[in-house]
Amino acid sequence: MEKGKYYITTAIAYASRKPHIGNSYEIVLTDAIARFKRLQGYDVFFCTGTDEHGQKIENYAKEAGVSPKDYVDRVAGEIREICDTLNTTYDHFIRTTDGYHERAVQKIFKKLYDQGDIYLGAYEGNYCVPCESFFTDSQLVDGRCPDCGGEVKKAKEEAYFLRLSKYQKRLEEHIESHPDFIYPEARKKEMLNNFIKPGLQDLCVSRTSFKWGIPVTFDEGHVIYVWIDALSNYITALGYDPDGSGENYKKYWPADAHIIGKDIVRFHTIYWPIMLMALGEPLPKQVYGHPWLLMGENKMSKSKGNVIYADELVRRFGVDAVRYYLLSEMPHANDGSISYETMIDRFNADLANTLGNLVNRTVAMVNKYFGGVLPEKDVKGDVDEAFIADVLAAAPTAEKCYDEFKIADAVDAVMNVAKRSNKYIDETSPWALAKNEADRGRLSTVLYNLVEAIRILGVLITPIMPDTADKIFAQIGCGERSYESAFTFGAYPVGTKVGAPEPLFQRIDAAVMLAEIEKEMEEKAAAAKNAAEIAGVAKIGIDDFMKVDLRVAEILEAEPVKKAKKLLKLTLDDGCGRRTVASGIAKFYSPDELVGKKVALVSNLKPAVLCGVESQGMILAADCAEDDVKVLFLDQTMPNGSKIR
RNA sequence: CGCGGGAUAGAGCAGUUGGUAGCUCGUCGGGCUCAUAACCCGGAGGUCGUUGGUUCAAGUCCUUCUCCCGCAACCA
Repeated sequence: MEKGKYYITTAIAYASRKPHIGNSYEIVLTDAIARFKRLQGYDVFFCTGTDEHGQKIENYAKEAGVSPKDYVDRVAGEIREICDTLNTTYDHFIRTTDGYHERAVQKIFKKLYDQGDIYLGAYEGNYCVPCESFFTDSQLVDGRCPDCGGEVKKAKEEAYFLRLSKYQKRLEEHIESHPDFIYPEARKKEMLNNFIKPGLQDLCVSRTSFKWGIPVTFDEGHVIYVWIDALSNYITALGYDPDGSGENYKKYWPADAHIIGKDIVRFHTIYWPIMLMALGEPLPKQVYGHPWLLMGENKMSKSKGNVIYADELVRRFGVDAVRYYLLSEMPHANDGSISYETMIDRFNADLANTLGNLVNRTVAMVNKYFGGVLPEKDVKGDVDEAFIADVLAAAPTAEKCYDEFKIADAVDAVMNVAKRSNKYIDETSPWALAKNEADRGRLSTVLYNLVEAIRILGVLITPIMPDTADKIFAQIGCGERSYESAFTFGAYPVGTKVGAPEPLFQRIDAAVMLAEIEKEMEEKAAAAKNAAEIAGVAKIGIDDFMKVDLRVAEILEAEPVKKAKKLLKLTLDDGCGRRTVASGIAKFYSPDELVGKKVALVSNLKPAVLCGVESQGMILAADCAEDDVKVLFLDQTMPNGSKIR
């Protein structure tokens, strides 16, 4: 049944590193929605891809000793492989280095320039030479550089700007008159209160500091910065062209949903709509900023050896189990967590026990009692009506959940069919009916109801676990998989021959698998340590090192800095007086445990103002892990002011 | 007082417009034997973060405080 078009996108992934499972969640989420919409009968266009320009990639490529293009070719390939491994059904995979994209972006840039929405400006006036940075008037502290406190002088560097200010009012009105535009609600308030209402600054959309980007056609030396380059992918992928767009664009734009991480909501709900307004194109209907997937309590980090990649999970659990886990475990608005323990628990409880075992026992009974063919479906019992009503509730519930991006709840609604079916088996005790020849008709009806419930479940589980759905249909021997057939009971034809019972998911022995994983993680952590980053750091001469003046200093006082989460204000005795240093260690040390300790001070660092505190140096500390910092404490007998070298 | 979200059974979470506090996992007990030691039923376990208030009635509305988390700022 044709229902119209549906254009859905993920954010394009930054092609700097192979993405871990947290990054891969988005593509699975989007795929499930896309598949569901297709099932419903929408003409779906599902787009994903990679963002491949920028300084960071330029640097990584340099480190790796390859050209940026070779570098992104490799990473983009890995990313695409992961999408395929996760069995996602994107219609188009766009790379921002694709020729058609680059040409369209250049035209977009030119058009906006020609009509005055992009203008050549400069970081006016306040340039701090030692910091090599520009500052606006409002950023200056007492007319001085906010970083080093030094003098700034009038200077300017050319750059192109997008006139956000011009569209601010319209954007604000749009957001307020379209309550579903930003989803979930909390993000919308963040955008409105933090960015839009205080006033938008024009956005710098070009760079001269690196080369790896799309050149500005009419001004050599400038490359187009990420915003216009990356965000435009949503329309260039459809063949947008300011001089006349392709068929796909006319058909599919505006997007029905942009699925993105909550960290980039700002770009998609402020910069992107304004770009579209300036181009005179309609705005996307919805932007959903999904939460993050965390590894247990901790963030994933290579040094901990706890990074989980999608392909690894798929190898261990199978693609459908991974999809199921990602989609069912992730709450709608809060961050979810992933751990092997819960993964195994859910696999056994939901997939092997509830779902797999239901299909297995039902198909086994049909074979055992009727040689695989059910002859009858109309000998009703008094528990049937309630059962059928519960089964038929699944489709409308799931539909509603999908519309609200509550995919975990949709999965739940579908799995409830399996739970309810297991209960129905108990209510009807087919094995007891089988003992009595007079109950043949009733037994057949009971099994028919079960097979039909499983069929409906199969239809609805397809967007979540496509391979499993195929297996289910193969086992019940039925090809009726239309969406509509999930809303009425009885599409399964009497007389169908079922297949052989085949377990869908083999139970996992948690102890065995966890031991295996533990071992592998240890090996990986060790490997990561050996391959340490030291190799990548450039050699310096002794002269360079001697430029750094390191001194023994004693912490006299320590206090938190208000308005700053991470900063402690330290007062040090450096041997010739007191000085103040702000240090970002508030999360790791309380003031009490620091006072009286001797630390290593970089004494000749340029002063800087941090959160209102002037910091006159820094103390040495080690980044032990992503979220673990330890200060270097020195021998208490060292005199203050001693030079360290 | 920068903006916003949250605090509900051992764990993870639901609780729409105020009207008996639920779900999943775990745990204890029972049932069943078709099935993948699976499935079904029941019990235990919550002063719904804290203070005060509105109301016949508050997890739900208002208020005090505490603690967590996003965003912003900032990690010298």
